[in-house]
Amino acid sequence: MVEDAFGVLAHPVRRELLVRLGQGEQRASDLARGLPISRSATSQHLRLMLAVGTVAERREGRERYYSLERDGLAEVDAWLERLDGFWARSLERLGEHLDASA
Amino acid sequence: MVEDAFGVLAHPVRRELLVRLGQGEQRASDLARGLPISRSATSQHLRLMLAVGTVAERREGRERYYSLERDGLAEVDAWLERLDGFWARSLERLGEHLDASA
DNA sequence: AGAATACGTAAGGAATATCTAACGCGTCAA
DNA sequence: TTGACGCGTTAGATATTCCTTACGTATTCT
Repeated sequence: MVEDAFGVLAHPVRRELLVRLGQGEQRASDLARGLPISRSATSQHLRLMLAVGTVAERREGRERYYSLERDGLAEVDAWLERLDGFWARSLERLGEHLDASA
Repeated sequence: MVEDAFGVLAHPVRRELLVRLGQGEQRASDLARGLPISRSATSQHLRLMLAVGTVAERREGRERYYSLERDGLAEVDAWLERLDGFWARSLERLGEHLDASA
């Protein structure tokens, strides 16, 4: 079971959905249009994304509007920054090493 | 088949491996130590990461040293930035809209 | 009311991913 | 050269993911 933001990003269709939502709120059926999978499959992806918290849902009559959930990818951002930090520090150590041997 | 950096990040063991490598080059067996899976499984993760390009390998005798591949996660960084851009722009439009209706 | 619309959900199957156990192959040390 | 070490690969089992088809449930529209 995909249970975090990393898992959400692992599927190309889900990334495409996020990109489309980056342009603003969209209806479920509009989101499904043009994708290489059925409307049902799209719905399942959206359900997953909702559970993980990368999108939000708003119901209006028989329609459902989806939008990006702010901070939905915070987990990913934070992780990448942490890795960058580690790496930057290791490059720094490398630099000191080179300086020392110069 | 996991074939891109997003897929690499989708597995907690692979993220752990990247974090450890953030502290510098490591031998295969050192990387495997402490993980909840066998050495064999770790080796398979490393092979995958090597194929995708998130880690690099250096052989020395019977040992293999792994390290982070610079730009290995560039694909992910770029994608996140693009999404941020879209989102920033949509917030901007929202701001204009609010201004207009004020 | 009856039909059409907008969606979600369930069931079932095919494709992937992931793990362990067993084995192979160099390399190093005695 | 014999054996231990470091590590990858294969085979095969199990788990997970992802998709489609069929169906259910509210809403609108006529």
